[in-house]
Amino acid sequence: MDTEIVEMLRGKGLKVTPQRLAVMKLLSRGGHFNGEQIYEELKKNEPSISLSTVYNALEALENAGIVNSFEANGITWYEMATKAHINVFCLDTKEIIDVSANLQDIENQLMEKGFDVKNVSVVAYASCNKVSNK
Amino acid sequence: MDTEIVEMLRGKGLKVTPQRLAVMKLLSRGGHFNGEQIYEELKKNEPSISLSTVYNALEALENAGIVNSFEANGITWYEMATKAHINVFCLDTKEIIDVSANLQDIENQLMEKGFDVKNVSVVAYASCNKVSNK
DNA sequence: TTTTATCTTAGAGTAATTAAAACTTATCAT
DNA sequence: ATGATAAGTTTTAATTACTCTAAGATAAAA
Repeated sequence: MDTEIVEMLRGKGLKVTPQRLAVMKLLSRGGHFNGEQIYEELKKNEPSISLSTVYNALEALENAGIVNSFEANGITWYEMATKAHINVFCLDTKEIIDVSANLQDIENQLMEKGFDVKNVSVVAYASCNKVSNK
Repeated sequence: MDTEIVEMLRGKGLKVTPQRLAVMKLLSRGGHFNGEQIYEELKKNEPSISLSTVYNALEALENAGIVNSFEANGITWYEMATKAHINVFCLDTKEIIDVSANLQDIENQLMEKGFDVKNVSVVAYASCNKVSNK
């Protein structure tokens, strides 16, 4: 239901717009999307949406702590802000795979050093070894 | 002395060019540089160098495992490939600060899952709390 | 010292993102 | 419900950070 998302946005003091709802619904499906992918996907239902709006919405959602972003392969990727994990960029398939890991020590170490940590991004570049590379 | 660098490049099967030497000497000073910064710095001594050459040299050096790169704040940063560490992007000063940390578990976990890991990038976005933000 | 594969250069080209300006809308207080 | 207003959206243009190409130059092997 949309109600949850609506309340989530309201709770963070964000205006609830159809565009933001659509971004949230897409990201809620799970996985990783870049700006262009989100734009292309949302255009299917709402052809008038613009790429700027997508980026604006993502920025607002990220600032509110609902969405998380990281950079890999020269692109910014967005995902729902859930539990911290490793994002593995597969050099064979160019897919991003979530790998769970305990990253709490990292954040703790930084806090101990006096940093006020907003986001920790762990990106690994690797071959998944499941593809035949001739 | 340049001899060390020359031998390092030769050992990796790379041609030794004045441009690559210059990139290596700059990165050897320590710290993090982006393509434009390296270009601007090298131009001081060799005005004919081009930005493409900088990126080409960095790519060759990275492929050889001599140089490491990571992305932060929409920019690719280059550093000498030394011990794995956390790169903290300070949201106040926009500087990148190295923070040592044990990242071996991360790489091990990925290896156990069958990944052939080429590079692990840990980037934290944080305030250093040493700057007065009015 | 000639050969040749590789590198460098200059400049054009591209992809991803950001900015500006004008218009539209979600929310709140009537 | 209504109207004000702050915030969000759209379109278009601009910017940033690379990336590519083609032609000339050069490091290193023979």
